[in-house]
Amino acid sequence: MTGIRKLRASETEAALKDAARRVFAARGYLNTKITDITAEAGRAAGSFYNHFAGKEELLEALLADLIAGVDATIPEDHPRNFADRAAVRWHVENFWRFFRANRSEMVALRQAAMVDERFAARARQLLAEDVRHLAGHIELARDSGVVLPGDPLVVASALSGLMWEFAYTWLVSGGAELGRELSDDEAVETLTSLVLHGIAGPADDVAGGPA
Amino acid sequence: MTGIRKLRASETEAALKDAARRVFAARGYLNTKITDITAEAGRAAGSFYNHFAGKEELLEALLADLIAGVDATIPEDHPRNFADRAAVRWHVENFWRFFRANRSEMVALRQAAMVDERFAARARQLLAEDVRHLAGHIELARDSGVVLPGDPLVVASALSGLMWEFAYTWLVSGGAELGRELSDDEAVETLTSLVLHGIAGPADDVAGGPA
DNA sequence: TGTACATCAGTGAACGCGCGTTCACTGATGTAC
DNA sequence: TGTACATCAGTGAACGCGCGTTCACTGATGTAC
Repeated sequence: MTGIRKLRASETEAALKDAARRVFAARGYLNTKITDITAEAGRAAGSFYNHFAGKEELLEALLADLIAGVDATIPEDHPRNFADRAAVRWHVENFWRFFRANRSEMVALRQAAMVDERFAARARQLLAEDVRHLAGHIELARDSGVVLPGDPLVVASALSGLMWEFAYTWLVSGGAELGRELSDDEAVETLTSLVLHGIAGPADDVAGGPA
Repeated sequence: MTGIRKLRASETEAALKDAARRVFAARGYLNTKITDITAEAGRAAGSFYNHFAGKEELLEALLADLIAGVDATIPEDHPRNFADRAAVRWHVENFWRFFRANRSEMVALRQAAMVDERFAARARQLLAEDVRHLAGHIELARDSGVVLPGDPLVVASALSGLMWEFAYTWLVSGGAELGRELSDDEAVETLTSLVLHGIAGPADDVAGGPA
């Protein structure tokens, strides 16, 4: 009645998830075989199906963990008005930390979404939430008198894409294409400036330029 | 001696490429089977291997076509100084048109790069060229006195990512997540403003905002 | 110009590899009495 | 507390499906004489 069985089972389940995170990060989700995961976890292939119906369900579980973690951390009385650099920086830094901490899931979700409509829908939904959240902050900036370069929702979508792609380039591909290191600090500062400028940049042309 | 054989063969090859473009666009590269392509092209499965060693080689061929097309079109005496809105707009519009015209290849390359290191390297290389090109234009802006939000190469990488992701979101996913249509014109204008602002935005904080 | 043979593009059924998934078995844990 | 049986987590060899790839065959085209 000790519950040793359940303990053992949940250990195995956790080991499989951990192994999956490692293997996904190293090799990508699509290139990972079930047996890669079980081998990495040090279990037999058949064991996998005691815990998950397939690779998809395992990813679902990882995403669920991740979302539970996020909901616990983020919602606070964080700065909201994107006319304010501090507010933008806060969001950028949070995003950067989140992405870095959850690289495996980010890679896996993006890859799964390319192949499986269910994950594509899920990714879209998560992204859309984020975009609407940003759009709200951008509207506040507009209400403060900032002239936006376009519709708040479209701008938010673009800036969200900017952050994602930037993080993907430098945190996943490792910026390998350009042979350059990028510190977290430089990343956050640059992204913050870009987002801020993207929102609150010169209202009109700067043709000809100064000096 | 008419060369009817060669003609027939090249027709089939062209039919397979066309079919692949259509199927890739509809279903994605990774989800496409060889027999999907041959069926779409109205040929037998075995015929495929008279022309390509596999799906990868077919994609290589499509990319080669595409690059040949680009090299013929782009290099001109186009406006270069990104302090100038017209120069930015020119690049953005060109990019937008290119992406729209070559959606199939863009999707396919991105998907192939997730799974196959050879394509990943190729994608990185193409991207890096583009980024360096942009970085050059951004440096010109700096030389005109514009204060950049960061290192030109990093800014270029970010802006390139912005454009790619934006195009992908609205031209491939169809912006489905946000239930909104986006005209080419609005897309180009918004992107132009964002890029321009990202480069030439307010040199420092706008905290507190105007009005 | 005609005939006989060689070559080639295309065909589609069959083959076989890779990998997801199953399942009979084991040993440990839990339950009943 | 002890014994007999049931259940469960884990094992890994075997199975089988999906799909890429092959190959014997066909009919048309090209070549030789």
